[in-house]
Amino acid sequence: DWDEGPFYQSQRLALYHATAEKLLASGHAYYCFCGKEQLEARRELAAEEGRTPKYEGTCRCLSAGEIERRRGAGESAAVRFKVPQTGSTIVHDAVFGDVEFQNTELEDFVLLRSDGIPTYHLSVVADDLDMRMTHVIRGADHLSNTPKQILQYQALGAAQPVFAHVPLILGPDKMRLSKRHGATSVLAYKDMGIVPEAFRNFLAMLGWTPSGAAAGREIIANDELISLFGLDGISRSNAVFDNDKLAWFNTEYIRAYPAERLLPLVEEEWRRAGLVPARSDREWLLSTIDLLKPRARNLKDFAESFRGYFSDEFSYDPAAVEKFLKDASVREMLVQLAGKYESAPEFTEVSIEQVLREFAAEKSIKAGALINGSRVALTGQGVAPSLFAVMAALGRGRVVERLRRATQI
RNA sequence: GGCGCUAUCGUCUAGGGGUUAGGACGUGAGAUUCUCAAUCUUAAAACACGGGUUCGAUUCCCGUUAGCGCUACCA
Repeated sequence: DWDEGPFYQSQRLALYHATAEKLLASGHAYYCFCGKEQLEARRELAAEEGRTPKYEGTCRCLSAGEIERRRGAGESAAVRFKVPQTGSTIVHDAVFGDVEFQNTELEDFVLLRSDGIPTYHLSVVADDLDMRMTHVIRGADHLSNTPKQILQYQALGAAQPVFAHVPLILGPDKMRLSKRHGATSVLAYKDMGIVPEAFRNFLAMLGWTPSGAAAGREIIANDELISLFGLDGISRSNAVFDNDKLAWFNTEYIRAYPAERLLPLVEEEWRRAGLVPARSDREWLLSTIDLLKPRARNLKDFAESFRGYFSDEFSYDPAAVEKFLKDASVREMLVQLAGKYESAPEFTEVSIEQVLREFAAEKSIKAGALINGSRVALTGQGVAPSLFAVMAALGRGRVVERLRRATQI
């Protein structure tokens, strides 16, 4: 969770300019008048000649007089960091250990663009220093950029934060996770019917393993996750995002959640699907959710395949109809069964079963055929909890009405 | 191209100089019968390759290969 912000770079320009000014004053940065086209042309040429395309330091040694004259003439200039031409910079990373970069591999990178907007390299350092960050934890794609930031800390005479780079998450094709694979935003997973806590648990297990007493456990919810999580358990290799495993975590959380906790999440799905429950009493909603949740894989199930439990507007799964309601005589018997239920003295889970089994015996038909047929007629689905519990949840009125329609499905 | 990182079942991972290389997801088979997307049982499935070091490497070292990342007046 976060406790402040968001902050906008556009409102913190003074800070970046002041930081750049400091670097300029101490000789760790300089003005660069090279134009964009000029730089691109030089880069292209270098590539053609097989040289490393790197800024050549054209403006590195301009005289103070020339700088003043050109700036005075209104020539636009960027500010570049003056990277030492010898030695190396070591990143002490909490995950990757010490990683050494030769300074000659780095170019004099831009801190401030000619329009006065800072680049990322300057703004992270200025912000982290200003906000007194103790730890910088981010994707491993930034490991190679870290020496550029360390150089700035050193030039500014500031203490470095702890750096920790975490492995990247890859798509199924082992390429970096991108829009192409579906979703890169956590909100997208919420929209997909994933319980937030399940998603967090899944994500935490990607590239990190708990140690100690929790070693080997996979289902670890929020609070415990927070207390257990640490930099030491983080792995250094990238991980492939496995949708199947996420679905499994989601299933586990939905099943383990009490109905009270599930209800608001389910109601949100209903709102999105435009479903208004046929009954609004909380007790009934909770008990029906409890009935259904062992078979739920996703929050969307409550608005989709479980639709018939909550609304009278539901559709029949063609495959289920084909499998269990193909026989016209079974349909006819369901209509007759509706009559039995209508006139039965009571309508409890026990009596419901009794009526059905007696009716099956009377007709010399297997109870299973009626049970399976009823399930489809009542819920539209071939998969459901125990039929008699379903009937009790639906209530006598709906059961009778839906069974009567069996011949018209 | 240069630099950096990584390498255990299909996937997430545990392990670590001598192990039947463990678990989870997924997959296959069986059981159950009131459906299965439930439950139970069960099976298949991995140390990238080549050199060292060592009595002994999957584990330590080097190299190769592969993958990923960085290499912008993007973040």
